[in-house]
Amino acid sequence: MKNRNERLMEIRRLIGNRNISSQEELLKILEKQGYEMTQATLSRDLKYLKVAKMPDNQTGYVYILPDKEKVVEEAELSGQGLTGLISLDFSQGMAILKTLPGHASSIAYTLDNLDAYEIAGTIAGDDTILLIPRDGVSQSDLANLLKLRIPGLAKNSE
Amino acid sequence: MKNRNERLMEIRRLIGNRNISSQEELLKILEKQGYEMTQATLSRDLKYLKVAKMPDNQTGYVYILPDKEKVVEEAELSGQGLTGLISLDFSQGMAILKTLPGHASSIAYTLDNLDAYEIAGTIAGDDTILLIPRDGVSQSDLANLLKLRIPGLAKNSE
DNA sequence: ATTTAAAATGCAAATTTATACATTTATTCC
DNA sequence: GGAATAAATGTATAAATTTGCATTTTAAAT
Repeated sequence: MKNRNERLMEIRRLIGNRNISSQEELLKILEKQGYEMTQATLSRDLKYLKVAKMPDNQTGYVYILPDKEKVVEEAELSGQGLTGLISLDFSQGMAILKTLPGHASSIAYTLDNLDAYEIAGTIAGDDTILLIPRDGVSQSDLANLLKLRIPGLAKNSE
Repeated sequence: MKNRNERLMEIRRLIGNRNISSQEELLKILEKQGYEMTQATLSRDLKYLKVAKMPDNQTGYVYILPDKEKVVEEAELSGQGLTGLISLDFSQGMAILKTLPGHASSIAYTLDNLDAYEIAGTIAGDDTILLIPRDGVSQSDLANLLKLRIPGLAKNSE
């Protein structure tokens, strides 16, 4: 099923970015985006993604991603940790990030600590970072993730 | 009604110490301990405590406390020069190994010296190793090799 | 102590989520 | 390719969880 991975990524993205409090609610959003599926499949998807349902003061309940809290991540990012990042390129299914000399490893460290599903791993030299995406993650998935997290980044090719 | 707080604390303790996968299950434990209550009250207690229900490989689902931190699992690999190895992932036909900070190059050195046919080469950053297999070596070949040499290693992708 | 308001609980019903089973779709192996 | 195998999905239903409402208990105030 070639759509499944894309769907899983989209579910992850949605849960990461908005407050969703039931499977029906999420299902409606997905249907508006053109995904055709039933609640049963969504239940299995959420299980596969290890998405938890947690009580929430505003909405009663929210779905949350298994990794660290996004609030913390974003706070870390907007503050610092990405200074020196210059550009982003894609090649061979991977992302190549250019930085100021000496900045690669600290930025790679920050990227690792996003704990983003999309990122399988990174390796940093002095001014270059090789970012290896997880299998099934498309170039645009990765681009979206990075653009979301790194506003203002110059993108060289797409 | 005599001691709601005590009950709430006991619920927290139970969820923190054992794997509980449904309210009915938890209710039975509580009843055995002398608490008299219905599942509806338990549902409200869990909501009050912000206990989340998360998919789990063993039991299907587990309840988790809101502040429970993910413990980085330390593999006991000291006998093999592989201390600090955390996880193994596959992507783009290569293996990505995560290590504790600063441990990548020493582990990569150990891997090189396995002199395994399957391994064409390795590149180590600070806490990540990229392992490039020889042409014709499949992902499962590599997984078998590594599992053989590195018992107890957590595998992320599956 | 009596009244009054707030909090906690049970019951039953509604809602939400998970799953057994059958079927379709993809993958693997000759 | 085509058979065999595995994976993904839908349907229908079961299981689990939440909640509205009525009632009881606790706490607060006088």
